[in-house]
Amino acid sequence: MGRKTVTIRDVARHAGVGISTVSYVLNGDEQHVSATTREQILAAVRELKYRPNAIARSMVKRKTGTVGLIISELSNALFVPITDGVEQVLSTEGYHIVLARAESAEAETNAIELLRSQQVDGIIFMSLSVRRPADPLSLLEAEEVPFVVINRDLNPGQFCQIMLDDRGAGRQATEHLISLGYDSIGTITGIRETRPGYEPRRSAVERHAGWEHALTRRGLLIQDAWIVPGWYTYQGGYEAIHELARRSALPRALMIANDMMAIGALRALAELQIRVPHDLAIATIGDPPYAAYTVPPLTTLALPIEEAGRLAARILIEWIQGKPPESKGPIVLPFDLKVRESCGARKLE
Amino acid sequence: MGRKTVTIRDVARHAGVGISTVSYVLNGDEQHVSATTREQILAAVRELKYRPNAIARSMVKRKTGTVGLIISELSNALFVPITDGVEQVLSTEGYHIVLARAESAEAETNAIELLRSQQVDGIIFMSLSVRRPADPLSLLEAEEVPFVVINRDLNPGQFCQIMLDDRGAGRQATEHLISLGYDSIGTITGIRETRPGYEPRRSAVERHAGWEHALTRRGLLIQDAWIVPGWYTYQGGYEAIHELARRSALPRALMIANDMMAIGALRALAELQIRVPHDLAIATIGDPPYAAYTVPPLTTLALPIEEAGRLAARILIEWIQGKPPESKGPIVLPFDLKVRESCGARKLE
DNA sequence: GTGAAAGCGCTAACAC
DNA sequence: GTGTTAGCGCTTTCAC
Repeated sequence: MGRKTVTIRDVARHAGVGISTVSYVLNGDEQHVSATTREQILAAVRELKYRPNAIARSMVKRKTGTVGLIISELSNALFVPITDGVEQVLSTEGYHIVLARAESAEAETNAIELLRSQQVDGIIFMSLSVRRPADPLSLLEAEEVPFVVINRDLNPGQFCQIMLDDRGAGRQATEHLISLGYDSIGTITGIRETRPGYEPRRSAVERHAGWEHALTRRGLLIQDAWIVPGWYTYQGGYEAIHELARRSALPRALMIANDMMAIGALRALAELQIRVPHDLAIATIGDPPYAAYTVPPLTTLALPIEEAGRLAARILIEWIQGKPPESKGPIVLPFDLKVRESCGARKLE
Repeated sequence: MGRKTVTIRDVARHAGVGISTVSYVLNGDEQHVSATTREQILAAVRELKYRPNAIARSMVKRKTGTVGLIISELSNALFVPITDGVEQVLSTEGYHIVLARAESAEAETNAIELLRSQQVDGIIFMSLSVRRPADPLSLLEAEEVPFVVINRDLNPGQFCQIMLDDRGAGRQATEHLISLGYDSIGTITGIRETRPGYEPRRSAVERHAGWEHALTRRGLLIQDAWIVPGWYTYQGGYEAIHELARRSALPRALMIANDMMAIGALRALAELQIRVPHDLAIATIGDPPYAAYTVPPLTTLALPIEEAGRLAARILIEWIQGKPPESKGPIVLPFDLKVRESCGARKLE
């Protein structure tokens, strides 16, 4: 890049000093160099428009100042906030993100190889909450590569991982509905089972378990007819409502396992002239920016996903700089309840 | 990374050959090496789990195989599709993306410096359509760094840039409404003027001009009371509707300059019991995945933004590999009309 | 066909 | 304080 690269050598010559002196100045070695020499060198740097070659530096320091970010799919709603969070702390610490997408397990192994040959200092895995072979991660661990995993279906404690409290979210959403006085609460579930094109998600299973748990704890009925799969998609949520309406009398409220399905559901409900929250109250999980602008606005549990990104980045940097995380217990982040209108306000008391 | 790195040297020793022979094999130099030697080397590679050091290679080849992607803000809706498109072609060509966020002009200059010192082979700029000083870009050009700019307010023909046909989009959206028989058409505009926290956007100005153009061409009235700013935000769209309702009799249709404002507008309209499209038809610009699931689903012009990303990446790679773009005329990408329900179907004929 | 050697631009001992 | 030098891991002439 650029016609003829100016090197540290040129600077040294131009300033009439040795090459290492320039290096000292460039690396901010305060005590080593006299003020006058430093000035001369800085002047030469400016004059020649010298730009240090980070690659050459990496070569000798055996650190690149880059971190790989492996993402299962860019179009996932979690991608932006995660990346945002990661970028926030990484950039302030002077690290760069090298992006890699890995939609399948093989692609992931591949991505890891590629990033490692790029000599990244560490890796952050941001997954959908699907299960994938742990072997590539074990390998990384064996070779002492710093890495942290966000939101993957793994054995707890196995690696340094950050989890979201999906079960708690399902429970909280449901309990919020219960606390408002609803006593018949159905659910639209995410991808809990295999189906062509869909890998089951830990989050879906967990959120569902949370729903179940909340109901049993309060002694409320768990009615099979009120459990409808929505496959975590807009269309799935839309169809789930129609299916539900076909099946039986509607419950009074619905815990919908993610926001996309909730959006789809809202449209179906409008078509069926079922009023929300009057006829059917809704609570969901996931808080995209537009959740406050649906009709009606969605009561939901916001995922602490940006925070997860920041946390992952912080842990990773410390690790890279020599402080591996002490405990491997998974860090579980709580969700945050946003009460809006879709749940209704009809408190019992 | 990894305890003791195995180098090409180790492989050579292990295979009992010279270091350069290994290099040949690794770089797929077919004719240079005999089949038997090749096999020996490959065996050694496998046995030692050798992983080439891309950094060292970059050092001598003076190419890193990385491309910088400078983004003004991650939370912008364009970020995901752009990055997706860019990543698609870059990864198949063996390039890596180094991500950089640059919210301000200074941050951008800074990001450029950082990426260059990381020796990226080229840079893609993905901006909101704001105006920013062109100096840093001129500098890049002067130093013959390959780069392409997507969606920025720049002089056409100045750099290699990909533009979206925002004026055409505004016009098309409006014309579609006209073709359906609506003869009074208002608009909610984006950020056309400076306001604390908002930089004016070329896209907003252009889309508005498109609206105006469509109306004048058909001899329809341009009524000031029907022009309301919505600042490109959900809340802005929401407030714009309330403002509009306050001002005067409503127009029969509305061209809303982006999808976020349309979502906000939809909610305000629901509150005011104004039925869409029956009382007020809506067409907008921007087609997020949920646009088909609002109530009613939005008629909109989809931005060809993923394609823009792909295109940018393709052009950049060619440039990096020695073929700079011949014409600097900006490449203007057309939008794609998606007819859904918010515009109504009341054709005149 | 294959190997030896000269760097790519930089840092970090180690001399002076 | 400052300069000399030996690599970091690799590619690439250029001999053999």
